[in-house]
Amino acid sequence: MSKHRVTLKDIAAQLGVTPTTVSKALKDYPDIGKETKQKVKELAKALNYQPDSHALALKNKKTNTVGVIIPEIAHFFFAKVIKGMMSHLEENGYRLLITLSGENTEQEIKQVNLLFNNKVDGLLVSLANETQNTDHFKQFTDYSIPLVMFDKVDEWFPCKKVLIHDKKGAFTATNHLIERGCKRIAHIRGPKYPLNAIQRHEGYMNALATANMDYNPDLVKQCEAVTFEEGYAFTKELLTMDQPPDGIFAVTDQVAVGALQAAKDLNVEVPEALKIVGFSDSQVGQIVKPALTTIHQPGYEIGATAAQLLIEEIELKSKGAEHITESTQIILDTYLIQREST
Amino acid sequence: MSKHRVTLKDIAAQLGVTPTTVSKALKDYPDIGKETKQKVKELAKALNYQPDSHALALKNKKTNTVGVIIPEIAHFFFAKVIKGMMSHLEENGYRLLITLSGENTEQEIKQVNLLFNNKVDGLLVSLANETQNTDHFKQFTDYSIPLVMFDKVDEWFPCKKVLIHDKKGAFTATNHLIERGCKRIAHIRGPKYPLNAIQRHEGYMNALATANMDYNPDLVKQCEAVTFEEGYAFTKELLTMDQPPDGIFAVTDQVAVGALQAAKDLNVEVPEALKIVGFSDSQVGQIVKPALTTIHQPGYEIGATAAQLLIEEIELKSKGAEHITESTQIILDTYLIQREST
DNA sequence: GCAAGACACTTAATCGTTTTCGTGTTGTTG
DNA sequence: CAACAACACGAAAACGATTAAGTGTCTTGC
Repeated sequence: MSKHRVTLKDIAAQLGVTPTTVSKALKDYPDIGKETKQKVKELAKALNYQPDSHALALKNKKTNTVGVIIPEIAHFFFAKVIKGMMSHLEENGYRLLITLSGENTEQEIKQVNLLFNNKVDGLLVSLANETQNTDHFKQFTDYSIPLVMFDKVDEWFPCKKVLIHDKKGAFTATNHLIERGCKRIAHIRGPKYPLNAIQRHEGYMNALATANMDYNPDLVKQCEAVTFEEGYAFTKELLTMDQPPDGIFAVTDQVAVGALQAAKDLNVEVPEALKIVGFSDSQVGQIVKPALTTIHQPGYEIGATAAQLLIEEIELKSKGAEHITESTQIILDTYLIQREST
Repeated sequence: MSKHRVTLKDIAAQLGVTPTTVSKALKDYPDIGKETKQKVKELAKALNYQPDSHALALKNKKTNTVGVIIPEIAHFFFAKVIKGMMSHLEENGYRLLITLSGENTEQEIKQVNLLFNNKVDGLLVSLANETQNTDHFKQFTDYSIPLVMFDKVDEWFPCKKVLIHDKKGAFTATNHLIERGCKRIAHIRGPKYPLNAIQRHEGYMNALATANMDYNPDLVKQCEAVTFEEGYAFTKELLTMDQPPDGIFAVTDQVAVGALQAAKDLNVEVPEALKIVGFSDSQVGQIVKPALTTIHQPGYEIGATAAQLLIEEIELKSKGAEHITESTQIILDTYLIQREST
């Protein structure tokens, strides 16, 4: 019973012309008569004709789809990134195919292949924490399909990148603790490999060094999964040391909120006895009591910028410019949001 | 410089046969010789041949893509739903094209058309709060493309639906407040139209009625945007009434957390002087102090179930079964999670 | 020794669209 | 009135894959 989609053929048949004519009429070719164009356009509108996107993809080798791989979607930050991308892509007539790596390299590889096979016009990626080797992305550069990395990137991969200045943000956060009078500052860091965990750790160290404070490895804890629970557990550990810290810089707000909770449970007053700074400016930080001081990480802008760079590359490439990938890094600003936890 | 994708033609040329033979060999047609099959398969593997998904879509009228429209992605609940869908879809070889309505009907219409035009094999929808008229989804039933609604559905639309029992959940929540000794229970409800806001309100009323308590319209506030801020503002209003409520059932956790904050700012002790129940079991509820009592809404399962129903319909349809849409409703269970706020 | 089958492949049409290269009809010009 | 534009449209190939319907060649049976 179901109708079938209206094609050029259908319009052509009803008008007694050929599909060629219809196609040309709709695209305002100069060799189609005024009247015919009129009639074709009217009928096309009336039948709500829409060209078949897969036929177009096949013919034009252009899908108007870009893929994105993110580690996780149930994170406020990535949700914001996606929104930023979508708004920018939609404006330019692109669809977004979202896939998840689940912080898992194997899954990441699967998704890269899927998107490659799906002939996306470009790819946006934030690497899984686990990922060390980025060879699976080489197929994109091999086939000169534009690729932009954001947030968690591989420094050495030849493509454009959109980042925040993690080191600087971490420096600001740690320095804020120092300015607020902290003398023993702990850092609950992210996993070993992702660049941003490394750089936040470095920012932490730099701030200490700049203030002539000693770096004490015992005050640095390393998360695996970067969760509330880890923040909670590490903070309990830290606070039951002989000389507990009076400040904690946590790698994310999730972890910081875990720290906050641990402090509460141990009756350590925040911010009096312990000051805590998070990173990311996720929603929880505003809601939690005391409200969390944090570093604002502009998710929406990161997404929008990455999408913009990607589209530029795509359009440049389709204009036939011999595609030379410059490995530009765009670094977006972060800033401190001071709340009650410091 | 960029390579081009390997096609059947390429393989055929290298082996001195026709594309037809290659295609058949790869699909183990009986009329291709054993040796040829061997050679074809080996070369295909070596060249990492992948069939062009758009060519397939064109030929088979099957895209292996399903679309989803959700109001918002930066909500924990919807993020969970998406994850549930993805896991189920991926297992069955489908891709998921995610679009956002932003709780805006106009945008919703745009996305429906986009997905229709993109020839998705099926559609998953949660309606925008604003949406009253669902005619824009008729094109899917007209062309017998499977459609499943979830969470925010149109009762009357002829399709399968995956829901929670909002009325029952709200009843449980309100009843819990009654059992905990509340005598004046307020409700901060959702907007006017979405079914779940209506039903939660009804559940609230039913619980009151069952307990022989009066329904007092002054104790019911209606959100527009369903935000923390609204929860905060309405609760301030409620608590400064001559006879303030001693219990609040909020339509979502976001709103409930706003209520919690308002109570704190007015020095109203929770749960002693005011008990609060939310709805959804979002992350914030666990983190906030006092931790929020709430109704668990199984996002992941909703997504997974909706995806499963959709796939069943798609496969049934492609098996040629004359597609008769039964408007089944699948209702998933909710349950109360009691925490410190009651 | 010759028809009938089995075997192993190829031809051609198809999906919906685009685009190059015709082709037939007008109208203008010398 | 022959020659030639200008005009308005059609035929055909192409994108990559699938599949029904051929087409040769070699066995086999009687």
